[in-house]
Amino acid sequence: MPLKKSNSAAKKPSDAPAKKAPQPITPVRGMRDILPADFPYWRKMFETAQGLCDAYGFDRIETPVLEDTPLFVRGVGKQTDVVEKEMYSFETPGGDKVSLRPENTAGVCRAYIHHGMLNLPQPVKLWYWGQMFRHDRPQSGRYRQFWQYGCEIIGEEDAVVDAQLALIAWRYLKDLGIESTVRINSIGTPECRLNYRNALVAYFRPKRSRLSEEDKKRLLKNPLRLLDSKDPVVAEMKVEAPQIVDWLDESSKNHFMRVLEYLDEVGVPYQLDPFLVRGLDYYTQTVFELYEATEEEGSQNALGGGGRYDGLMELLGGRPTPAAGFAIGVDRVISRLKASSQNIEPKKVDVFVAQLGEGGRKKALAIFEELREAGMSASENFAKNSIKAQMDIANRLGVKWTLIVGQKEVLDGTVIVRDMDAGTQEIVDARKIVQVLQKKMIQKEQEA
RNA sequence: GUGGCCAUGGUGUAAUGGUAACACAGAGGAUUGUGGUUCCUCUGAUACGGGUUCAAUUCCCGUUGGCCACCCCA
Repeated sequence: MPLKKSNSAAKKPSDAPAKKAPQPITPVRGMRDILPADFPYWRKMFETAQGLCDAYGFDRIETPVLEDTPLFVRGVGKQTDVVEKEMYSFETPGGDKVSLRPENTAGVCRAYIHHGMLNLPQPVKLWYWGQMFRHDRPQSGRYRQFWQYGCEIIGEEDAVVDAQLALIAWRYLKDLGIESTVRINSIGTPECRLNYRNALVAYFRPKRSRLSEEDKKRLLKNPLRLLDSKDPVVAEMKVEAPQIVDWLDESSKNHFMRVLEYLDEVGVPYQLDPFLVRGLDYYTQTVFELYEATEEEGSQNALGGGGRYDGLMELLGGRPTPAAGFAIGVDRVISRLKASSQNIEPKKVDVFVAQLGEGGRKKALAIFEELREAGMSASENFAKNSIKAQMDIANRLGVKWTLIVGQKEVLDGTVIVRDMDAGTQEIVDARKIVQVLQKKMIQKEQEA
């Protein structure tokens, strides 16, 4: 709060030395406040996630925001952009190297190993909701602190799990009113990928003179990423480029086919994307991303993504355990929700308790408690003295009834109940106020 | 990390090399017990630092932050 300068003096002391205002503190880059006006959206997002996860049999897990840096270096991959240049890493005063989590899958797997969840009936189905941190340049739909909702199924290798996860992610968006398409691909086993990588390099190398500097670097470091390039030259080359599907071994191919069959069965719209490769190293076999269905080609903002990560547990020092999962970008979905025409209204309160005079204030305080205990939510502004100001607030809140308790009512043991729409009011026995209001609410509901 | 655009009360806008304006929001009020209209009063701003100048909110540089795109991802 800024310091208020004193208003007591009517005349301004013009000779007072002009004080320099201290530099205002701004949020750290890429961080933002989530304000009350946004919370109806957040609430809906969370409650929908919770309902869905309950229905599909997932249990909630929450892992620390801060983890040992090697967890991500080993899990997500040393040479990924996320780890290489986007992590908030630092050394604690105690000398530990830690990082703010850039994603949650590695943390969940760490917890699975640490708590011996392999002793539980498999698969273990977990869901999470929390902040992630990436030191990326902020942009539309991108923050350095952002929220992800995600589900993981650990300890099952069957393709049905992959399909079900894509289904849940798609279902989630649908329940929120967003039609989406699943872009899906398979990157097979690490061996398939290595072979494919070689084939890709062999294909692009003769053409490398036509590539941009950026893409030349990719060819050397991470050839699969070339497929993401938006350079029209590359787009043209891509048409003839080898596709990973052709390099999958029999069992990977079979796995992928089954995933697609299951998706067909439940009617999830998907699009095969032979060039979809995801930026986190732990993925194997199925990978997918979700995009709004209306979005044109080339849209960068995936609303969510996921896939299978059969090798991750082992990388983190656990027993080899197949697993798959997805994450939804909560901030992005909310921004789509806001951009769409659907309005999510904040929950409204039906009753305002207005008071007048010290006696009225005390009684109003008591009545408010009575309403609350009866499970009715009410608003008030007990600190205000003028009834006019309180009516004004009641009006703006859009309440249906205002209770008025003044000196006279205290003496009579009554309360005025004012119907704000009709502008009528009646005097009610203060002891029956809860019943009267409940009755009125039922009436109002039946009318509507 | 790279590039483009930008920065005026809480919000949205205006203006000017020489006193920063308006609307909304906020506080108070219009014969001290009643809202949605009206009217009055008040609060409150040139992001920060430096430079040019008699004079900078205005021009220049830097910092910080924002928006957008690239990279990458959710």
